[in-house]
Amino acid sequence: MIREEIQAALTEALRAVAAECGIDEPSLPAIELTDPPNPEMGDFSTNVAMVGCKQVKMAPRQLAELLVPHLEASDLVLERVEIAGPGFINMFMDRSWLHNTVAEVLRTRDEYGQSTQPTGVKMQVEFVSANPVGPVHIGNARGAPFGDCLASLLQAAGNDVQREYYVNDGPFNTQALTFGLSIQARYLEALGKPIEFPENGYQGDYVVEMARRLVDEHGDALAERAADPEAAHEFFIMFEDEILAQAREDLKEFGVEFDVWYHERELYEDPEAPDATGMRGFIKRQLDALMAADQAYEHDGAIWLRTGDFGDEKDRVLVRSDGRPTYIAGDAAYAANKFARGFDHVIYIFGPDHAGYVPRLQAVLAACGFDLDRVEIIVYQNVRMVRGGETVKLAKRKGQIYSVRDLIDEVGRDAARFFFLMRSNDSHLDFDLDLAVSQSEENPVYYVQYAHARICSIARQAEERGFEFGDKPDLSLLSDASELALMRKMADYPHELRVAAEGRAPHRLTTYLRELTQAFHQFYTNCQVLNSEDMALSTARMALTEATRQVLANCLGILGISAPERM
RNA sequence: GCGCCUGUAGCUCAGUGGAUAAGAGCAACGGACUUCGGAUCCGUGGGCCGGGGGUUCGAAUCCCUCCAGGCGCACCA
Repeated sequence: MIREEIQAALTEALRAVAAECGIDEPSLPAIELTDPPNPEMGDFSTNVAMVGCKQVKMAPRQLAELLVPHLEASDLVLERVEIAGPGFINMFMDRSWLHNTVAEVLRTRDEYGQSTQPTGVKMQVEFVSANPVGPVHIGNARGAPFGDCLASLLQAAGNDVQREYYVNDGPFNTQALTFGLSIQARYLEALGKPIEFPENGYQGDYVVEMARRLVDEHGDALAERAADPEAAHEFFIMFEDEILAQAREDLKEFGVEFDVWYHERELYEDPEAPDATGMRGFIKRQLDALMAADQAYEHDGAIWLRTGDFGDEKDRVLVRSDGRPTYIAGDAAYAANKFARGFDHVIYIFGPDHAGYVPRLQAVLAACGFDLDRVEIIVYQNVRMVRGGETVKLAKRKGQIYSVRDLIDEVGRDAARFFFLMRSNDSHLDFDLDLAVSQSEENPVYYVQYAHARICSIARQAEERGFEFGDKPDLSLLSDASELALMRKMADYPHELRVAAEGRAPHRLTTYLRELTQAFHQFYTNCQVLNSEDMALSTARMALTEATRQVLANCLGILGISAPERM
């Protein structure tokens, strides 16, 4: 990659100058390569002379003067080097580097942009993890494409990445129990018995419908169990598989597939020695370990974790005074489980409702003795669905559900993903449903897809008209300003991918895609691809066009958005 | 009250240490094709980058402070 080559050459140049001046190598500044604000200022630029000038006690421009000859002597395909402004070193590359990029895209195809060297790092991205008590709700929807796309980015960067969904179905999980109680109440209600619907119960119609099915299948045989609050978890379990199956299907349609659905329940189970107390498995092991290490202690009949020693505002309860573990115990055990499975790095993706839980989770993990450098928690901010200029109000408990399924039905998967991924995760997002639905020029996702379809159309056209392109396009014929700009954008792709991965910033890719697309449309307007009068040029332009299609498809692929051949 | 996030063009947002031009999309206005898809392209107007102070050769970007909005602060998850 060109950037690596330039950085290597700069490092070499700095080293040489340092040697001339008798400066220690370790104190050399990091090389930063930037894009000049204007193509007239060159292809690449660096500020090393300004950053490094203090150490050599020179003026920035003076240091730059010393560096330039070394650069010129390097293997880089430089046309010329200039020193500009306060001390920038601007490099003008020979055009061949752009032509080489086109050839590289056509050689590496699907692989173009991805890291060629595996890092060997085993990573896990855990996301969505919505409570399995109903359809996947829009509140969790932003995390789905974000986590999925981030995972793809990390894979492209050479990591071994696993996507995981944590199913909160533990026997003491409040949401699951509340859902069970809701089913119980609706079941009794369907039997014509007087009921008191649980406070905070799930009021959705689907709960009523599920309870009705219980009546169809079992009549009143479950009435006794349904009247027993202790049996709430049983009633939850009856529908868990069904709910998860639907979640799996909806998310799949949203382009998100998980490698592992990890059940909280499993933390409480031990296949070797099932235990009625429900305290075996990782939960028990983790609690025992914490007590043994004196990180947990008993107080007021409960067991507390010393999170206060690790930056939390107070210690937190692990096991309630009635013996039921809290979710914190589950999270501690789950983390232990993750590391036991051999991940080097685990990433949690949280919705805005869990933002306040971040310091606490960090304290829990620290108290458990886990290395926080191996844990990353990313929070995404709220989404506001807007329709007709009005905020769409949603309340899951009240049954006003706007699910991922509804969203896909309304705006389609591609638009939905693009809109969610368009904004930085820590920016609040206004999702304009009207705009997402509109199949017009206003909709950014079509702008990009249109370019892809257009390219496919050119290829079809070429075939119909019987164009026969040579095997070896003479790419040096590509010299129009719009061609150069387009090639430059393609050349940036690997770097964009890397920056997006490192910054955990999938949204950068949507910006990049628009720029690449714009460069293509400009080229298309300025340059005719198919011209039977000039086959050599047509061949070169067809290669450029195909390379563009490839990069568009690769980038759309990372975003999980389709690249249509026709629209 | 405490914590997290945000404040950039009329609207929605990029840019998070660099260049005496702060960008995009949409909206507004004006243009472009007898040729490969007009879901396209070109142009114009529009900004004390929330206010103030500081660090730096250099700040929308880092620090402090104030203001405004969103979200969170359980022996719930």
